[in-house]
Amino acid sequence: MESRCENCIIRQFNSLRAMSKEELNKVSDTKTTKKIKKGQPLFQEGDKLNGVYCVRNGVSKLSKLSSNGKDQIVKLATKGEVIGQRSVIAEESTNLSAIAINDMEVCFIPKETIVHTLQKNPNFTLEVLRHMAHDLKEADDVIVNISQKTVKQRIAEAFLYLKNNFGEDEEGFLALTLSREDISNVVGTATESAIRIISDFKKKGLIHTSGKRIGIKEERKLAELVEGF
Amino acid sequence: MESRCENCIIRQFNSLRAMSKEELNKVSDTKTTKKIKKGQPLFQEGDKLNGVYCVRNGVSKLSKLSSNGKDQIVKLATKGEVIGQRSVIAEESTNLSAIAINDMEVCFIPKETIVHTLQKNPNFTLEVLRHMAHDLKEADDVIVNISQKTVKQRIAEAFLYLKNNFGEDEEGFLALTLSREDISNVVGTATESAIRIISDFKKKGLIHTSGKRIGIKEERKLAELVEGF
DNA sequence: AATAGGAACTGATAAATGTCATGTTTTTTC
DNA sequence: GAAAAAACATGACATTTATCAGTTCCTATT
Repeated sequence: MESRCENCIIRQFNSLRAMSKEELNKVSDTKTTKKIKKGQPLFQEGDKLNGVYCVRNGVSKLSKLSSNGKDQIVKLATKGEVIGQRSVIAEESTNLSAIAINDMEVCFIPKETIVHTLQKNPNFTLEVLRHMAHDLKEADDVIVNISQKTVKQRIAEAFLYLKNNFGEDEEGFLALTLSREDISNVVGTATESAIRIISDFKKKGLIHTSGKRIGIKEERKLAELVEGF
Repeated sequence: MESRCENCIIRQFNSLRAMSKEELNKVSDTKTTKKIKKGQPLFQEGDKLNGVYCVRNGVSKLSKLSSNGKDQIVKLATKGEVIGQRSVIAEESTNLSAIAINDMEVCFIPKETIVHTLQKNPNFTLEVLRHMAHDLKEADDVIVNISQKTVKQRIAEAFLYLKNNFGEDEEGFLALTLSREDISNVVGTATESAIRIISDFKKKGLIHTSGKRIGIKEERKLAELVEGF
């Protein structure tokens, strides 16, 4: 059988920790665990979500496709984060697609369980609200960055973000390896532009690469670049 | 004396409608009404907010200053909207400045009143949560727009947005008149670029202008332009 | 180990956008 | 209502970024 939510360490990182024992029990009883292979979608833009996904392992990109065929990645969700809350709460179909960047393990929690708790447990609701407030702030920051920083600055910033949020492996490469295309979709630029700038960073000794993997060599200088030096 | 919240029509448009009679009474007793002159700030980026502002009249721009000295407008808040919720809920200093675009009348509601209700009244919390979910979706859309549409498309879209959200005056001009600089700060471009495109739209008969006022002549064509024709 | 297919990369060029300089209207203020 | 100050407008040019067209390099099969 599946492990029980009560014992799941993941929930310590998300709003589920504000649930009562009984509520958590109900989640446990109604949840299903899924494995998603790299490249597979959890859901697609426009889908009606019947619940939320709690990430146990792996990373998902939340992105939106535009008419010109390019994807904009709006957020990377990792272990401990809950995906799909926004749509479930607003009772709208989702505005984003969620696709696994590497193999994932997620718990699917049906809408009813969440909605019921939202109506009964103000602590839980407040906790979810706090998370959403945080996401909104981050979204505002992304807007300002995209509109006021150059592609070079945004890529430098993305690397620092990846280091701070996902860490490095034993060999000193960023633990989360994104394809060049995904990198360009995070910063909102053409793939070729991203590649050119990555080459440039390498030439200047700011980073080193091995295949698609990227390692940060001069964190200080990258940070200065982001600030506009 | 001031009018009482119970009788305020404005609250029908925002989360305050989910408050109980007693809660609303308390808001009424603790609120203060302020008039803000055009161009004056409600608060500045980095301020610690002691409460939220409920807009009774006028429009405020929520913007963030970047190191290069340019402002990015993230949201326009008008009658019925509550400003500053995010910071109060997350208990952080605000990441945005709020500046009056025209003369405003706002009610200031102290933090304690809001926080207390958030902890006691799940309906209110849920209502606020729904609003925030909506804002988050809009922010995601802005991110995608800014990164994937041309400046021309974004300006066309901004005009349609202004018409849909603020309407037109008797003479057929957009009811909310923004300076060219504010327009450029909404779409995230240089003021000169915005001006050039506005001239271009005028030349093509899509809009007409009188001083800084702008009127939409060919809504259909503007909408097509946004979609990329 | 050969190979097929997708990423990653590079160059040349075009298009979009920003910057600076300067002149012209509006709007505000006295 | 004239003077001063903003805001608006336009030209010339620089810079950034996108696009297209290839080539090379990985990497995952068989």
